[in-house]
Amino acid sequence: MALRRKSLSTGDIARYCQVTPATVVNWIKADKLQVYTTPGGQYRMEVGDFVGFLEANKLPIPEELQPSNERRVLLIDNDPEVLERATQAIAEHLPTVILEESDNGVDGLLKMGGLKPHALVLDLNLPNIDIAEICRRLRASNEMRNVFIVAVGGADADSDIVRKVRRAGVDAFLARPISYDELIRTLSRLLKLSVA
Amino acid sequence: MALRRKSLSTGDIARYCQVTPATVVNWIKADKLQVYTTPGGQYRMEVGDFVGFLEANKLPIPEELQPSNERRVLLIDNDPEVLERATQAIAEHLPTVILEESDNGVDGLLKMGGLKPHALVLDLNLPNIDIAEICRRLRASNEMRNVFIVAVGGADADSDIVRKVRRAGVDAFLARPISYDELIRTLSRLLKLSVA
DNA sequence: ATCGACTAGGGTAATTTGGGGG
DNA sequence: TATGTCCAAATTACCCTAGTCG
Repeated sequence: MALRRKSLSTGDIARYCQVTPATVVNWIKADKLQVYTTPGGQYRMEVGDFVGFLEANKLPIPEELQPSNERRVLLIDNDPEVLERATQAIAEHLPTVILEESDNGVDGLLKMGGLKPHALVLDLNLPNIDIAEICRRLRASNEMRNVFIVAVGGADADSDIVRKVRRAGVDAFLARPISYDELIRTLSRLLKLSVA
Repeated sequence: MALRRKSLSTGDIARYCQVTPATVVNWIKADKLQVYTTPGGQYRMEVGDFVGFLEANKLPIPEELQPSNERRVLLIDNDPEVLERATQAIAEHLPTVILEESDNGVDGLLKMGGLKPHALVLDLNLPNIDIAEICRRLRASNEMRNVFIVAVGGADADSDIVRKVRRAGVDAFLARPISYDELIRTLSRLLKLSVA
């Protein structure tokens, strides 16, 4: 998955630049790279500074560091196994996606406000919260109305909740048990990303 | 934020520095971090000391630890008149406050994630949402746990909802009908602002 | 000869994992 | 009960120096 972390080690930089870590250290000592050091003496560099360095030296910028290519996805599901397996599948097949996850509705909405995701994968069986209400409010919100909503669950396609969220304008449904292949295909289609 | 929180645990420091808690403990044992110990054996560090440490080591200082006079407040209430009058009162008496408002829970949580307010004024009678659940989740969230919560409503001080949110750690209660003077006094006290 | 990048090693830092007590 | 913290041991990643190559 693309950068959870906001700072890079020499090893990270070396991989991006396709040189050895020792070479990166040489650049640092030659003052070509501006880094800071941890209390333990390890070099760290902010992603933004690194991108600036790449631009200044006209080096190619890796795809996952280009903010324009970034796709943010929020995953809200009650089941920790679903979160784990979906995270793994996305990291493997959609490496440029920045993923956040949440196991409940309240925290999910909080994260949503901060992340402003391009796509939302939403468990229809979340307790203590009105899913259809969430979908309606999202579609009514100026900032969030364009988010792609993928609804998960709804064993019965004719159930009340499925009818309600369908009316609210959900973009895709996934049946349980989840096919992670199908999740990947759905996200790549909605986000216009190619599958790795 | 650093308004309410005056001391940091190893986990907090680890998050700020983007390392694991165990690494922070190593720094402490190597005398690179000056902390004190609670009677229960937990490490604690004052925010000010931590910022000093970051500066001394030329480490990047997280946004939310930068001293600032800015105060952000989110107002969630069902009643448009309450929103309007509270907005007016705050604009008049607490002019430095950045205010956002919402008339429902879902949208309020979305705004909350984006605004990351210092204080939240929350209607206890919001429909379609579990207020006590919100309070609990906020207190359980790393990013939001320090927000001041002012609960509005709860005509009956012994009602179920009031007991629940009190247990979740609400900072103040306001009775209905709202006294806007009292709202201003409460906010100015919590946010350490003087009333204009 | 100089410079920039790689290799190899020894020592250190950071992460991971699992267990225990508040 | 659930969460966050502390500790210890094992693993991985990193820094440094010295030496090699082109």
